[in-house]
Amino acid sequence: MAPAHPLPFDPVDEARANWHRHDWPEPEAMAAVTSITRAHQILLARIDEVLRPLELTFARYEALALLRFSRRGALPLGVMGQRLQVHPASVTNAVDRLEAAGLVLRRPHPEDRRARLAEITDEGRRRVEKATAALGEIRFGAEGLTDEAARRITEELTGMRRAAGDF
Amino acid sequence: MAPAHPLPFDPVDEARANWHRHDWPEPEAMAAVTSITRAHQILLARIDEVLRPLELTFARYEALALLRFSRRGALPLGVMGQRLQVHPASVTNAVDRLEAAGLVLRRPHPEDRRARLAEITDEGRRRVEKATAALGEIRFGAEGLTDEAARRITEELTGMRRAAGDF
DNA sequence: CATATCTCAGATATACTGATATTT
DNA sequence: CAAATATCAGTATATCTGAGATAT
Repeated sequence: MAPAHPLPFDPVDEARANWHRHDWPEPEAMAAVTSITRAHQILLARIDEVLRPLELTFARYEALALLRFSRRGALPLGVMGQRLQVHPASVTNAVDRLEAAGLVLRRPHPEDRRARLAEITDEGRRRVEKATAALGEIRFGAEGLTDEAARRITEELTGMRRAAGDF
Repeated sequence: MAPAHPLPFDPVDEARANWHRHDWPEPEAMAAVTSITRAHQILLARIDEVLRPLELTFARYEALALLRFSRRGALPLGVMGQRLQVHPASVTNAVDRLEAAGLVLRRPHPEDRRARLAEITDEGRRRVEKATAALGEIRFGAEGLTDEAARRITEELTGMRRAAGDF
């Protein structure tokens, strides 16, 4: 995306001021949601830029990292969906693409023949390590956050996610 | 999306623990980015659910609210893209749909004949007020956040966005 | 028979690239 | 002629819905 000229003011703060002026409801929640939306957009753009040469998206990187950390290097697709909080059809799609790239394999589940396992390959392990190193160099896109600020954000959002039934 | 069963643990915290165990880089930044990603997903799902009966998405709601607050109820499309931080082609698309729904009109720019204005209609004003009331009732999806927590998050993310050149 | 797991087809939303017409 | 503005076609990604196949 063309960065264009940066604005001479913060659009989130501008929106919050407008919200107050018109007595619209919940200005703090609105500002937080808008901030999260924009931050997410910025982070994802930077992350995807780093991952593109590795032929990964953030969603696929997350899936690969999840498998990398699993005890057997393999998980049923349904479990992956739970952990990554994505729709079953999205898991199928992500695993399709990872499989096409040779980074995972589909295998039958040893106990439940309804289920299938996605298993990370050696190439998948190499790729996820490479991607992790690259993402570490840009602090996952959050170069403007200190560790302390990052921890505060994680804590607050963890409370929100818990209240939302995320876990 | 089928909510499935919530996990008995926090997947973000689990990921951070794995990160530490394997000495992977930037665990705090990683956890913050993952938290933001999941929070964004949760918020957007709730917001879109409320907006769906009004035939709006969050992106179009933001565009409509922006026009609603502008002095003349009209802005050049390029300015909208700057404020909303979206691609020019996305602005064209959003305005196309808002126009088809009768919520905005395209008008020639009085001074610059290259540009076009998007102007909010009376129906657009009614719709955005209705949507704002509905979103206020769910605190923009952030029912798990206090105003104080929301303000902290906004502040931290504002710092991040400033460092990223968002404004 | 009801439920669980995965897959697939079809639809939608968003975004980016690259090209084009018009105007400045 | 270069830059800015908006549009359009084509492509990609991710998502969801609804249906179906297979197995528990």
